[in-house]
Amino acid sequence: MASRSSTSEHSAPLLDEQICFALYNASRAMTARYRELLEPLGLTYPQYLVMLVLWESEPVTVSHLGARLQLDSGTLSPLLRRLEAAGFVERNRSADDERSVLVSLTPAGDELRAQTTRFPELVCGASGLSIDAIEMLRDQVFAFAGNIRTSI
Amino acid sequence: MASRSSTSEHSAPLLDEQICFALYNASRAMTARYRELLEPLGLTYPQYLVMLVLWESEPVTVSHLGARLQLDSGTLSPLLRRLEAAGFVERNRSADDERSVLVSLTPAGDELRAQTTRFPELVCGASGLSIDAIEMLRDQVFAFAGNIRTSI
DNA sequence: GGCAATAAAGTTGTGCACAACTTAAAGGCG
DNA sequence: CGCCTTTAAGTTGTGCACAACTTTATTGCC
Repeated sequence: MASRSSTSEHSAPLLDEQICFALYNASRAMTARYRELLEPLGLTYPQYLVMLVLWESEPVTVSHLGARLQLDSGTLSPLLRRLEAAGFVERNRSADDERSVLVSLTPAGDELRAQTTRFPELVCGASGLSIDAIEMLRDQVFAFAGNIRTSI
Repeated sequence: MASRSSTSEHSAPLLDEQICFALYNASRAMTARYRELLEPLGLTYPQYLVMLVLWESEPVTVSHLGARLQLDSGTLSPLLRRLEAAGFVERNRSADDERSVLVSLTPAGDELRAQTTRFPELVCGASGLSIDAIEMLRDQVFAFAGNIRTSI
């Protein structure tokens, strides 16, 4: 990896110096690995993230999913329609609040859970890093994202 | 951030334990910050990445851009068409090899460079991390991506 | 109750990513 | 030379992300 001294001494930022490019690249590389594992199950990576939330607890509203995954209804509505068409989730208007839609697992959606339990370790195993190193990296990346989200 | 012990003791992986979700989230949070800066210039983040490569040296082929950014022609061809329509780049078939397309900067594209030099420090400044911490994180993320890319 | 303000989800349109495919130009080899 | 393989770029189709907008329901607040 290129490792020059500092961005500020150049007239234009260099690609290899940018943490942002590193994150963009790493995220896509990871997703590509997950795609190999998820495609046989009929899931995309964002769909898998929705399933992870549902496997923790259900039913949940679309806005709860949005808060957990940092996604808006413009992304989630069509994604959930596809998950429903695939038979993995159900959507029902809440009786308490007719504005809300409650997303719940179908039996097929629940059964997918067991097939995915080893996926994180399969992907992380390919990274060549120890569990501890990965956990430290994860916490740093979460912290970075959290700080950067709050404003510029 | 949630920091539980280990993935393997749960029946399903937990969202907050996943480095992959951290990277996915951090990448989108970063892109959102860049969007605020780039939108006034008429650039998207992937278009900005292409410009970064061109500001390092030009002309370059589409495949060279693809190798630097890990993007294929299916992504780059329409992106370059939009950059050309915006007046920032030119595309010309190579005389040496009629299969290749050489992408070069227009004067307008070259002038954008000066307007972007402070962007990385603006975004990184929002992260609350020191330059050294960011550089370490960047190198770890690049290493992670590099390892994960090679196969599962 | 009446009504403005807010909130939840959905729709529309644009621009990536990426798979699968097409077109056309080089290269290699008998 | 003819022909087969490889390579470069482009096209098509699907599924995110996200902005901007719409629709409908709920919540103040008088």
